[in-house]
Amino acid sequence: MATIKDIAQIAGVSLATVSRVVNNGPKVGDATRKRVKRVMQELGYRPNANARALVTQRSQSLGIVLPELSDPFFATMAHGIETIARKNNSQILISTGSIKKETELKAIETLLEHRCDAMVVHSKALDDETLINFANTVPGFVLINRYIPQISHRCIWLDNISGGKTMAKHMLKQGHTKFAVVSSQYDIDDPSNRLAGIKSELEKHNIFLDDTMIELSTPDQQGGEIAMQNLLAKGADFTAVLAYNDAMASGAMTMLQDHNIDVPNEVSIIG
Amino acid sequence: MATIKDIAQIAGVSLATVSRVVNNGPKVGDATRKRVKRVMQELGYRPNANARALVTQRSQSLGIVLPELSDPFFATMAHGIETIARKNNSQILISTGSIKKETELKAIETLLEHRCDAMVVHSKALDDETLINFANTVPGFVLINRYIPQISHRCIWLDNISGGKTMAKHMLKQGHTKFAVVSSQYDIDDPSNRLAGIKSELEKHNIFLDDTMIELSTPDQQGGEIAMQNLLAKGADFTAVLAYNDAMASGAMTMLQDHNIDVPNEVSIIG
DNA sequence: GATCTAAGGGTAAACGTTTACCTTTAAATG
DNA sequence: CATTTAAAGGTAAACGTTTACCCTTAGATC
Repeated sequence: MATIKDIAQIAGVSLATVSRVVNNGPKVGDATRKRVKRVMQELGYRPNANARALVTQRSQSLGIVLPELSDPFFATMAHGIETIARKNNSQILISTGSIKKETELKAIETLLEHRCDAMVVHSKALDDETLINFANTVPGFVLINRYIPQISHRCIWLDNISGGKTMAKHMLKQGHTKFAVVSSQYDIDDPSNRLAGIKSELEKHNIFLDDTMIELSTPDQQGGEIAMQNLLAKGADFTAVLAYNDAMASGAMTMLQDHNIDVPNEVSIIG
Repeated sequence: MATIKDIAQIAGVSLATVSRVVNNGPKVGDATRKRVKRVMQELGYRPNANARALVTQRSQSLGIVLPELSDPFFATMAHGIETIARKNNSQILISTGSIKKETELKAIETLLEHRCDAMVVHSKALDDETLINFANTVPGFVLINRYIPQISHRCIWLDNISGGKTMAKHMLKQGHTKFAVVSSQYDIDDPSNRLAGIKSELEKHNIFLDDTMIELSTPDQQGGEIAMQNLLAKGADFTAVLAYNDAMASGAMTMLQDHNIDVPNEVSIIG
């Protein structure tokens, strides 16, 4: 691949001049600029981003750590970030961490090696201390979907407790009194906070959620099916199902229909 | 951020030795190796991927060009690629091209600047010539979901014609005789090839698809709804709907249900 | 005791840019 | 005509690595 040196030689100018043309810099005459551009065109010159990053100390890239790309929620998130990044003509590097301590750490470290200008991290498995440490040493480190008080200025998160309350409130308003919950089995804050929100709202109305009315499984379609099957198997009595996410809601719905239970006439579901 | 130089100085060895430790190379004694590693640990050293890429001429990264990250189909594709890339400890750089000639080109060029070791490109808007040119000059250039004869060894694609035939065959086997098609409005090969496959299969059974039975719209949920609404509005008579993808099928289904048409008893849908 | 060998480690060039600083040229000013 | 100034362009150091090649030391071999 052609380098700035080749261009300079062919166009009969110095490296500096070519560099200035590449970056639309000043201090180069119209005729020269045109000539250099023509040579670049002819040789199909493309500046080497690595070399550039090395000397400028800016990589024009943004790192993203996500649990999974195949989950629509995260894919949408990545898409949103990419759109913004493109506007600031930055590239995005994506690493997936799959909610495992080790891989999440590896993902962050790889991104670190690439010297991304900033980093958006979605970590559920890593402990607070590690993340606080990163936030304090890596400029542009942002933690998404998680809240750690010590680095609150670097966090963007969902209020899961309020979310749980809102779900419960909605169903209460519809007149339901018998609730079941289909949630994620993962031992992270989100499910437990949402559950806490749900419980606290129900208790305001003197409804106490028994543990038998809560089924945990993987937070996907299949998990929703399994959880609902378990609820039905133990003969749980409910008219409203609060699901961890839309995928679980959809799975639960399918299972209910398979048992000839009419949704939403007999049972209502919210995701 | 600490460099190899800092490590060398503190550990009292040369740059070469540190580099050898970093890369688990030979020619360094056990004691020295341990000492250097300890210093690296203490300073939180991370090798600079840009510098490394510059000198080794390998970036350990894989570029991906996709139309959209938010579309589950592409997200899944990206996820699959990332999984493989990780096994070869490569990073992935993602650029979205949004099916526009200009942005797709820009996406490829940006990735080119990063000197990715390989590149997986999903392009619908760029013309054959441009892509052939890239395939011939960029090592590791792979075209996905598109077939160009001149560079067939670089292409991975779906056989849309067979796909269309398979859909039609399936519905014929179910005994259907009155068909409607809900397809994508984009002027790319996929929709027209699938349609050709469908038509050819139907014609084998002496069924001729009238243009009024074909509705084009955007290839998403909403597009499916609109297309179905148009079909219903003009009173089209059918018992089977062949949809371009699952999203359109889902939209069509919703619209049918809104008109109190029973799926799948009155009308069958395939995506 | 002279020579060879292997292990451990150092030196410096190279990768492709950017940019601070210097030089040349020619027109503008007094 | 001498001096200033601005424009156009060149020189070379720096960024952080890797690696081919060289050097030293000490034990093994004759």
